[in-house]
Amino acid sequence: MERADAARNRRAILRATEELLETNDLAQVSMDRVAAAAGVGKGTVFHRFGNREGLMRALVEERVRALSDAVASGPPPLGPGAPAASRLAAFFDAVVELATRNVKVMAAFEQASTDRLNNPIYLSWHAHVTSLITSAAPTLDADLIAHLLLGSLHSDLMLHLLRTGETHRLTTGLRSMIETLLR
Amino acid sequence: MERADAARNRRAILRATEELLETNDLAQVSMDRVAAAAGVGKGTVFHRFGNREGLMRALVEERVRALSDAVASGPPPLGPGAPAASRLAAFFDAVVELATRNVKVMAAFEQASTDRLNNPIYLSWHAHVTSLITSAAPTLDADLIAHLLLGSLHSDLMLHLLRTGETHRLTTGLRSMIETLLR
DNA sequence: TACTATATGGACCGTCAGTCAACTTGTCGA
DNA sequence: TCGACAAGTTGACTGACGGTCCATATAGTA
Repeated sequence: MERADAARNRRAILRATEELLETNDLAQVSMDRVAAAAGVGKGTVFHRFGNREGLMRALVEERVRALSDAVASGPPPLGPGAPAASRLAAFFDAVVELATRNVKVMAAFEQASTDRLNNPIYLSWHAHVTSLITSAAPTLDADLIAHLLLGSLHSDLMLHLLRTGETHRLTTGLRSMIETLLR
Repeated sequence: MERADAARNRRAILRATEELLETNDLAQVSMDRVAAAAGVGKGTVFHRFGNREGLMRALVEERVRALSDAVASGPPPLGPGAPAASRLAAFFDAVVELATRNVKVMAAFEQASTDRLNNPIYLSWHAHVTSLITSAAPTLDADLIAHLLLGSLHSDLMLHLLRTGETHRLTTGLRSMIETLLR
């Protein structure tokens, strides 16, 4: 069990990081500043989250949990039950929306991450997408196509599209792309 | 004009960077080490290339020039003359091959780069791909699809595929993807 | 209350990209 | 040939970073 003060600090650090990321440039959000903003010592931040990547991952995991649950056990078409093609479309709708709402946090995690393709979140998304593609169109190289489709969530592109308020193009573009590929 | 000693040092620095990138982990290739390996002072490296990004960009530009020329004025299907769909396929074959041969350098540039989507190389590739898609299939969101296809060149994915020696899957996967999309 | 596993904080460390002012050298016109 | 000067060189220095460490403090427990 985590001690009460530890839990309190964990929350304070996560909230402080969130806020710094929303109001500052990514490069300005150092671990020192996070600690200062959370009102704790720097050592506490590292003790709690291991390193910068761990902190950012924790933040991402918070925001991603609802989607993971919905995919694993929620109602169709996101959850089990619907045809693979519909589930795939629904998943990308949801994941693009998630990435849109949390670009800053996703970008911070991406930048702090040592191997994007091997972190648990990406791995689970990739496995999900691969399996849906395989069901819907067994002749395709599902593993590769999953990588290419998930590449659209890259923070570079998301930020670029957000700057001009065009994220709906990503949603509709991906939808039609998926439809075309699975036909 | 660049003085003779300056030109000599420029070459020495570029060759040293290349070699360090091939034989070391990306994180180990600091500007200090580059300077030492090239046998010049650190100040010289910065004087010549401005900053880390400038150095890596110069390295990438060297390797990319041949492709740019071939696209602009070489023989079809890469150069002008062939149908857009063939040019697109040929371009991705070439660019994947280029990225495969130069993963390390591309990764270093990507990492040093502040805005991936706004550097001159990416911009020119994106413009080229967008225009070909527009010619071949005017109803598509060419700009967006160009981004998604070019996303496959991300060093993360390239390194992942290279590790298991499966870059041919990228070539064939992209080819069939392009074919499907343009149909 | 007394004990201890857990948590805390911030000085400290090594490293990095980037700067700068004193110094050296290639180039070129006279 | 040579002197002048623009151009190039250098490495000590700066400030900031992520991460460590341990003396100190405290929450939970019996």
